[in-house]
This record gives sequence, C-alpha cells and structure tokens, in this order.
Amino acid sequence: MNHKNLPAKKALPSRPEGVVTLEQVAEAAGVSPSTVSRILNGTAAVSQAKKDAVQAAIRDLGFRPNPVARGLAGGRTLSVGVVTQIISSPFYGEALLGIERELERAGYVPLFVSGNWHEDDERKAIETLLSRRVDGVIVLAGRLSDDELSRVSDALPMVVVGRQLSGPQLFSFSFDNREGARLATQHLIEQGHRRIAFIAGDLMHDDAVERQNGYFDALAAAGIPVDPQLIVQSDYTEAGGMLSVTRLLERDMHFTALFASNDQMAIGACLGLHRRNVRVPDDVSLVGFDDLIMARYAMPPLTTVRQSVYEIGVEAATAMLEMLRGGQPKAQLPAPELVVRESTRRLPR
Amino acid sequence: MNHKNLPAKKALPSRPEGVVTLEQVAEAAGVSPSTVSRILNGTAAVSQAKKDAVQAAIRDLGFRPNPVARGLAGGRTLSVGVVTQIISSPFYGEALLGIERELERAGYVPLFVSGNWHEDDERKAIETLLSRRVDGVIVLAGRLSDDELSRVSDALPMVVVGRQLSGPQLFSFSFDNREGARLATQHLIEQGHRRIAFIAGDLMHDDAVERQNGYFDALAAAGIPVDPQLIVQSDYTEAGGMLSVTRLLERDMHFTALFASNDQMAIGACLGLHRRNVRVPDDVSLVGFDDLIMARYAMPPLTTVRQSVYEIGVEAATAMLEMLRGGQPKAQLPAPELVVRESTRRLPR
DNA sequence: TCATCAAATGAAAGCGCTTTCATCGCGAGA
DNA sequence: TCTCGCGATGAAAGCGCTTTCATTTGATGA
Repeated sequence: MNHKNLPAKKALPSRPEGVVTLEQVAEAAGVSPSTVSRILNGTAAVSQAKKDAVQAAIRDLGFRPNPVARGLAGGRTLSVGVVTQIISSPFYGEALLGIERELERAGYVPLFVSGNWHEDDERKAIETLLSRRVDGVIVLAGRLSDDELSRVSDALPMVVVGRQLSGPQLFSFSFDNREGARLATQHLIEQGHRRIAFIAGDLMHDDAVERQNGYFDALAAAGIPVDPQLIVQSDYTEAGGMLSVTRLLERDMHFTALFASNDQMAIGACLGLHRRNVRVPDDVSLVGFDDLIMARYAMPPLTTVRQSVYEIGVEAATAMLEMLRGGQPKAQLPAPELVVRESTRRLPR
Repeated sequence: MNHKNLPAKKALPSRPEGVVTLEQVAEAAGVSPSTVSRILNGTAAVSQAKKDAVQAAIRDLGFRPNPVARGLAGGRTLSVGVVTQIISSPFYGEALLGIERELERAGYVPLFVSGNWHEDDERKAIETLLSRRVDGVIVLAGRLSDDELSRVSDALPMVVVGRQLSGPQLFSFSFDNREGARLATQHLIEQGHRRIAFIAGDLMHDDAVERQNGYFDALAAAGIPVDPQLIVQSDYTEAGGMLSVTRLLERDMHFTALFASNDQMAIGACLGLHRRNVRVPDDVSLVGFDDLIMARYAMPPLTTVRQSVYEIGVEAATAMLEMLRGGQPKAQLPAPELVVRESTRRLPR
C-alpha cells in the first residue's frame, strides 16, 4: 500500500502491531468492552468472576490502556502540567524531581514547560498545557497575575507554589520564606555582625519580597536600622550575585556580613568577593538560602536556610493528586531551618 | 459567564465549553471537516479560496487543534519522550533545556522521564513513553543494552546521545569525550605534572570509558606509565568525588594533580581535598569535565573541558525533528575545548 | 406467585481528528 | 463530441477508550 507520490518515509501505524487493545481483552475474557473499562476504572460494580477473567486476560495479553484514547474519550489524560521558570536551574530541578516521583506513583506523567522568567512565555506555556488537555496544572511561582491564574483555575485544578491564593479548584502553599530569612539574618546578628548587606531577588516575586521582609524583621528585632545602601536587588542567578557584590563594593559601604537571598547568588557573591580579595568568612560572613546541593559543596561550605525543594515538589504533586481525586488538599511543609556551615563566623571584636 | 448554581465541584467536561473544534471551523468556513484537516496538515491540495476561508475561520474562532484527538486519529502526538537519568542534575538540566527549546519551535512537547541510574527504571520509563504514544524517543546515555535500544527503535524513531549505534530509525552521536579527556590530561602534563590521579565515572557508560581512554592516551603520549593506584572509580556525583579523594588519600599515593571526569565530582573532590588540608591548586591541580555553570563559580574556578550540554540537547532535538520529518539527521557538535581557570597551576620544581 | 427494583452487563454513541474511498467537475486527447 | 484522467472535495469509517442507556437477571416483599 504505497502511494507513489508520498515521500520515501512510511507513516508509522498508529498502533504498532503487537499492541493489545481493550477490545481484544474483552474478547479474550468473554465480556464486553464496557465491562473491561469498568473494571479498569472501578466505575461500577462487576461480578468477581468476570473481574478475575478480565484481570487474567489483561495479564496474559500484556494489555496497557492507551492514555491517548483515554484522554479523548474520558477527558482525562493522566498528565499534569508543570510551569517552571527554567527547567535547567538547580532549584527547579529538585522540585521537578519531587513532582515527577510523586506523580508517577499515581500513574500520572508531568509535562514540564518553561516560562523563561517571561510573562508572555509563561502565558504561552499554560496555553500549551491547556491545549494538551492536562488534567491539572502546577505553577511554581511565576509572574502571571493572581487574577490570571485564578481564571485558569476555573477550567482546571491548579496548585500554585509560593503564593497565597485560593479558589474552588485552586490550592496554594508557600514555604515560610520570611521566617527563613529572619533566621539567617538573626544568625549573623548573633555572631556579632551589625553591618549586614542583603542581596534581594526579583521583587516581582512574593518569595523574594518575603525574604527581604525576614531580613528587615531580624534587623528590627535587634534594633539595627535598615541601611538601603546595603541592599541590592538581583535575579537569583550566580552571575547576578557576583554583579551585586561589585555594586555593593563600589558603593564603598563597609559590611562584615552578606545575606544573599538564594544559594546561587551567594555562590556568585562568593566568587565576586574572592576577586576583590575579600575572604569568606574571614572578612565577610556569607549566608545563602535554599540549601541546594551546591551549598554543601561550595568553598567554603555555605551556611544557608534549608528548605527542601524536593519536598516542596512532592507536596505540590500530592496536593494536585488529591484535588484530582476530588478531595481537599493540604500541604505540610517543614519549617525553615538554619544550616550553619563554614561561610560564617563570629565577628572578632 | 458565571454559573451560580453549579455544585462546588463538577466533573470537568472533556471539552471545556468555549473550546472550538475542527468541525465548527468547517461549518463556519462552509467546507467539510476533511478539508479543514487537509489544510491544517498540508496533506492534499486545496483551492486557495477555501484555504483562505478556513484560515479566516480558524483565526476568528481561535481554533487550536486538540493534540489528543490528533494523537488518536493520526497516530502522532507531537510529543517526544526524553529519557534521562535524573532530571534534577545540573548536567541533564541543561540538556533538557536545549531539547525543550528546540522542540518547541516545531510545536513538539518533550516528555521527560527519569531512569534513576537504574536499568529497570529506564526500561519502565521507555514503556511509559511508548504507551503515551510519543512520536519519538531521545535517550541520553542510559544503561539499556544497545540491543534493547535497537529493538525499541524498530517501533519509533530514536536518537541516542553518547553511543555509537545506528539503524533505519536510529540515530546517535557523541561528544568527543576521549579527545576532551586527553586535552585535560595533557594540560596537566604540560604544567609539569607526572603523578596525575584520575576519578573515573561509572564504566558501564561509554562516555566514562572514553574519558578514561583519553586520560590513558595523554599519559601514553607523554611516556608516563599508568598507575592503577592513582585511579578510582566513582559515580559522577559530588558525594562520589569527595569519597574518591578519601580513597585516593588513604592509599597514600602521592599525586600532584587530579583529573575528575566530570565537574560534579571535581567539586566534590575539591571539598574532600580541603577537608584534608590539601590546597587547590597549590598542592594539587584539579581539572573537571563538562564546564557546567558550577565550574565557573567554583572556588577556585575550575579548569575543565567545555562541552556545551545545552548544545547537545539542541542537536539531539534537531536530529529527532529531522527524523520525524523523514529526513536524514546529522549532528555537528563543537570540538572539545579546554577552559583553563584557576584550579590548575604549573608544578614548581 | 407476581410485580418491583437493584445489580450486572452489553450495545452503541460519541470524544475530535485523520484518512481512505467515492464522487464530481472539467480540461485534454481522440 | 465523447471518454479518460486528474485535481478538489465531501462522506464516512475509524483510532481505543468511556459513558450513557437499555436490557437482562435475580432477589425481594406482598
């Protein structure tokens, strides 16, 4: 059956031979397709005898339901969309791993799309997911307005990490960024530091704002006035952290400690300091945030705030599965915890 | 358009209202669904007049074809499966980003699944992809036997990165790991080092073997005998690198340089050395491999072999798209290149 | 013993799209 | 002028599954 005017490539058969269909199972088990479907989905009572027969047939034939057909017929694709900023970042990577592992246990598959820190891309990403008919969407932070996200959740169950939102099909939870940042800053204060510089993240994002607030909280509690000259805003990347140090140093402001609001910026800052012959922790104590793997292997190993990003991924997936099941999700995130390593030290007097 | 009396949670309609179908487009344009489909896919000649009418209707109605239905009917899902070891690794992360970006340009979506460095998981991952009816599979290294991969490629176009395989629907390409490793080792030799330790990766994988071969090549070229006591095998992780250093040091073998066959192990090794009060590069010169972002921000910044992992991802995706298009893929990877930073120095005599 | 009803089951109608297959014109060659 | 052949088009049959809807079958109570 070759069409002479088709290019040399033959179309793949939609169902590669050897793949078993539900209908074949039904026939083998001597029941109707409907019954097989019911057993598969547990959507109705079926006599034990048929149940056994069908199970046996499924096993014998090695039947695996076709998710595509299921998606078309049932409106469920057993897939959930995940919107990240960049899939390659060590931070998101861990979260995605958690999501993937958890979803897999329930037979769901994640569809990862990157927003590239760009509102339009993010919107397009969600569009893609919708058109792919995912059963739900998990959004990791992101730039879209709360309103816009709410609107999407009219059509789909949705879990948003890192914001406070709610709605009938919308669940969100956040790590306690503020407390974490407070802890980090407090630690520096306890080590005798008073002039503590701060590298903020992109204040478009809630979590960045919260981390900054935590920094303010700790200063306030210790009666240390905020000095805007000690604060610089950046973008959560290593390069940004490095640049921030330069800017800080150029201001000619004296500081003995530096709190970078994520590990990647802290690492970048560390290199920046090194370039200027400022030693960590001898000249400047440095604290990060997130406790990524890289923090443990940084030189010197980085004092940071532990938030299990992997865990966050797992929680997000769990919540999504619960919503999909029609239940009421809840998330229990571990409290922030300071991990003291070797990038900070007591200020000698 | 608010339904005040909807129950709190109603099952999602398989086609959320407001979503336009091809049939509606056909009606609006006054043609048959077949014609619309033909225009969409360019599978047959259609008069310009109808073409215009349909295009207009598509635009007006905001029609977006449903990939699920397409998948069922046409056997194409516009998705390609990607098998990695762990999605969270900084190495794979970059590759995935490249793949994602490139596929997106062609309207394809990647489905990432992790093999967890485990043959069974990897097999299951591929199974999942097959059952999801992806149009093709990209395998990044992996543990499955060549044979097994070949067999999968009977059913699907396949791109394998990091092996030498071929077949009618199978394309593979590799970075020149051997040359890269040779370059790295040669650099150390040129700096006057003779006792060069080596941390190998898991020799189950071709690329790890090739890197080891490159190490041998350079030694041989310089007439330096291989000392098995200077070689330790590990697993490409930071923790593994750190452990390797311990093992090396316990052997009480003297060495002035260390070549870790990937950056992550190099970083781990660096910390391990630091713990034993061995300074890099003063006491030991250290070279990594891959040039991940982390290498640039390591302390000291790591001399390493540049291979653009992102680029590899792009190439893999490009090759896949080409196969999907029925063409003959080819991959042009940049040659390995040594990036000298600050973790190596000339051996003082 | 007979009507009643719930449980179990099958038939059949889609889901939204692709792809034969058949039809319809229409210009070209006889 | 008539037939042949081809390009353009629509009708209709799936793709593999889910889900009404209707039917059958026992069991139950009067």
